[in-house]
Amino acid sequence: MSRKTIAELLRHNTDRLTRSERQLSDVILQNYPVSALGTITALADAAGVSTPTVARLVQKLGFPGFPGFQKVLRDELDEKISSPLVKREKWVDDAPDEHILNRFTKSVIDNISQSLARVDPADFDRACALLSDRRCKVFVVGGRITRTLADYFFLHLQVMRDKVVHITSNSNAWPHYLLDVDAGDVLVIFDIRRYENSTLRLAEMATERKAKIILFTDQWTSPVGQLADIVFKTHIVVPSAWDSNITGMLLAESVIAEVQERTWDSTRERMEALEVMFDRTRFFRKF
Amino acid sequence: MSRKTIAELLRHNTDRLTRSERQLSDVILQNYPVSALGTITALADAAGVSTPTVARLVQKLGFPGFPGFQKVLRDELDEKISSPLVKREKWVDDAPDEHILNRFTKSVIDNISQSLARVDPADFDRACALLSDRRCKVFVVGGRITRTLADYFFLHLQVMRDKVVHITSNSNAWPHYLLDVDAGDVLVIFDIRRYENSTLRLAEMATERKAKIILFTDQWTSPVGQLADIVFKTHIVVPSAWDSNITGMLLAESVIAEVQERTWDSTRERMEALEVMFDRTRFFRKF
DNA sequence: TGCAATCTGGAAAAAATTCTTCAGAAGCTA
DNA sequence: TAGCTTCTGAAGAATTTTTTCCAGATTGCA
Repeated sequence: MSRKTIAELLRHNTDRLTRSERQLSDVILQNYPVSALGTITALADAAGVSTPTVARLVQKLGFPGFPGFQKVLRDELDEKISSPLVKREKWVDDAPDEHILNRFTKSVIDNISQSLARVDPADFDRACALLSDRRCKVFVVGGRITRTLADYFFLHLQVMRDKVVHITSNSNAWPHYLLDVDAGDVLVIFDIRRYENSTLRLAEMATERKAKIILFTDQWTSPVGQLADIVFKTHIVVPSAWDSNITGMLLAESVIAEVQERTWDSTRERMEALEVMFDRTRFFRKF
Repeated sequence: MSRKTIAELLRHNTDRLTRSERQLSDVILQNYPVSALGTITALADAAGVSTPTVARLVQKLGFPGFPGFQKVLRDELDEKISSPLVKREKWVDDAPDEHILNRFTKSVIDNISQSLARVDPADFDRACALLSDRRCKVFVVGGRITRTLADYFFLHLQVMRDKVVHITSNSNAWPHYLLDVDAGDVLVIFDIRRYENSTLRLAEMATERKAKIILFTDQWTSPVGQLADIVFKTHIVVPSAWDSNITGMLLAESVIAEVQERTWDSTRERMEALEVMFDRTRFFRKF
């Protein structure tokens, strides 16, 4: 039955409509569908007709009432407005829907889409600007699991600029690193639940030394969030006993891409120098 | 005054919101703005909160009431979709399409979609079965960058089972690890371009010792692929000078989830024991 | 552990929206 | 122009939605 949009429905039934109904229909189509999403009164006024006219038109189109009509309109809008990629049901074709690969990927895409909706582009740009500023030092640190993300982030940043330090996981050694933290330096922290006490202490001490903190955390926000200048919150829930770090990695990679963009001149030089050294050590295969 | 969109308003005031208000805010942002265009009751239900909570949030944001809030939302929508309905490919609403976050995310989703389409579920299941078999030892190894993925994979696998070894990056030490490799053991290799010579050597020697190899590589396939029993190929191209490891991580996390499923009884015991130990050391915050 | 402050949702009151009725207006035909 | 049919909107009834109030639950702190 009604695979038709309401706009189509209106256009196809023009001849069945009375004069004032047509007038109304025109107004609806004019800036479709927003004008029909308010109250029936507002729509009637906008079209210069009475509310019963609106009610009658809606019934003529086959809807039980104005609210029902609006519901369909909203669903239509939802369909149109959301990215088709997210709506995709199956990822691995040969496997059933319930296969872990499909279920897992679905949650991950969901996490990505939810997390990205909550990133403030201004924050993102600010973070990238901080990390591109070669006058300040950058320290990177993670927790028990997130240290791998910190490591990943560090490895890339290290290619792009100098004065990058990866604070290794052994928290006994942290005070030594802190000695080098000056005002204006940047501390990048990855802290996803279970939040670690030592990470919080480190953040506190860094704050006292007037360092800026960029935090990658989960949607429930690590206590470090209180101290951080920029906070990226990611959704991490997947069908597993563990949390997913994929969205965190996505944000980290995006930051890396943008920092690279901003510092391209010097980054290119450094990458070329690196290539030469790799060539000499025959570390990689020529492929 | 309010030149800000409601989405921005919600994001910027996250810290001023209570738990259930935040939950509500998430739902609104999730498929913004459609979910908030219905009745206050429908929105409250969708978010799993009460209608007073919705009313309070709306007031907190500075609107006189829910209808007023919706009016602004509709105006915003109107602004955005003037005349020909534009398709939203945007992830971060307030940023232009060309913002790196949107471009990057688009490629990543693309990579995921392409890679997953090429995964054979049978291979996946076979890999998980191998890793769940507690009779054989598991060795995990990565390259210069992919060592972080290897580390991530190892950290999780280590919780689930014994006899898991992370072969650290220093390839001088690899022969020592190889001594322990017996026939039927499993070697998990992460090798993404630039493929490393030493990794290939390691794979060769492991093959000679009749170990099985599970390889995570990119779409162009590491030379290790020749020797591997199971190969996962991932797409890795993003708008950046570097490759993306996100799809690799997605596959790794999926494997972890499935292995956990298969070994749940023993995994649970190990996790509980781990909890007790963490409690004793007060490593984590009680939250 | 107990106290104070804050948060939350049920329920009812208040406000609004939607729907129905019906009388009058408009159009059409002979 | 008369008579018929169809259309339209004012007004009020019915319903739904929004808001307010309050008591219990939760949280944070000393």
